[in-house]
Amino acid sequence: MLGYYCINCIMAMPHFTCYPMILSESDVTVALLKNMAEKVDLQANNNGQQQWGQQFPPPFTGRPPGSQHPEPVSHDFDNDLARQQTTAPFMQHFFPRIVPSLPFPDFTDYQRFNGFQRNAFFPTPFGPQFVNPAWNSFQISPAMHNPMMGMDNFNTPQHAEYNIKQSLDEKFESGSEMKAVKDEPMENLDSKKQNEAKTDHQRYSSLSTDKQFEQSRTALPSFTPTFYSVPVAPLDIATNNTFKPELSPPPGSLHDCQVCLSTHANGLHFGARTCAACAAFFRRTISDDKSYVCKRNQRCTNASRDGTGYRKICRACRMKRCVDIGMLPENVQHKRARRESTGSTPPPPKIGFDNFFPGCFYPPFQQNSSAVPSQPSTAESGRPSVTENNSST
DNA sequence: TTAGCCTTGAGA
DNA sequence: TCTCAAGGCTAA
Repeated sequence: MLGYYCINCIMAMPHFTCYPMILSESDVTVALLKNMAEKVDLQANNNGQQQWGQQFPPPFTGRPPGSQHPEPVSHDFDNDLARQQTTAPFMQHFFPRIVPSLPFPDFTDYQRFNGFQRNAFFPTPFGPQFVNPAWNSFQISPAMHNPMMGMDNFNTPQHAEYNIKQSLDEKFESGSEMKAVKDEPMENLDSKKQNEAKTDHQRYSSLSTDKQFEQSRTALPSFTPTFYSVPVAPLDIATNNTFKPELSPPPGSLHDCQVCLSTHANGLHFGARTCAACAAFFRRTISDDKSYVCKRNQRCTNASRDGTGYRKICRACRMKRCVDIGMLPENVQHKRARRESTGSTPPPPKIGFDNFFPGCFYPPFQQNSSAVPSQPSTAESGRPSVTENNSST
């Protein structure tokens, strides 16, 4: 099994996008990943042969040292630092779960070492979302990277062209990251452009499957890529926040809750525009002094990416997102007396955020002594001055 | 046990 | 009256 290595990328395993996945059972996949991780770990511990960087070993490419990748270098990644910075977390999304102690390398070095520029990971319409870290809007040609295309109509793309640049409205109102956007109709193009616009399937469907595969391997540079939208991980490297304001849904959209992105916000809650459910979640988390641990290393990116649950945000990341978008723990009030009671029970002290996540990804409160009432005044009024304390809203 | 919805209550 | 926060309730 491990004799299969992708000829187009570094994957030391067969996978959907570049090679047919021969065995698709999840345990087999896990075993492959573990095997790959062991090899990477082995090289990480072999300092004498570490060939680049101090942080990460050379990836296990499956090719002998010094061998050239069959594909020529065709893209200059060196001038696209910003793109690397915005996309590198994708790899962290995947790798830390395998080699948690190793940060992912600079992708330029990564590619330079390997001497190739092709994608490393691709998303598939049906598999794990492996993403090329170097491309914001990566390209994939099904015929190129999925030789199963054309076989028994398996994965034959009926949706030929995807438009990467979905607007936020489309993204958040479609509810699907893979929503297809039709390109200009073919009949509106001249013959040359028509040919260029042909999908891989249209070009090679008349060939035998072997020919298709061979063609797809040898004619890579001239392919018109098929675009898939990137499930962009909203992660800000500088702050390690998993939320970017520009990725929040526009106000008034159907899914403008800035936390879950899947529900209509019904107002400002604790300083941010959220739905009632997320507000209740935030309030319960603070008031009950709960803490959560993300099993994905705080890389849950979105609450409603797909229907598989893979990207469904966990409680830890949901809470982190609440804080990231500006929900204020200090706006969570003390527990009130139960409605049946007379209210004679004095309220417990207000819970501060430092008790919740001490020192974690949240700056110390800029408490305005004149705006934040002391506990006696809070107890007196039964409710602290939220509006004063939250002057930005 | 938790999430989400509903009701209640306080303040502007 | 409106907004927003807390508590109650209930289905999952």
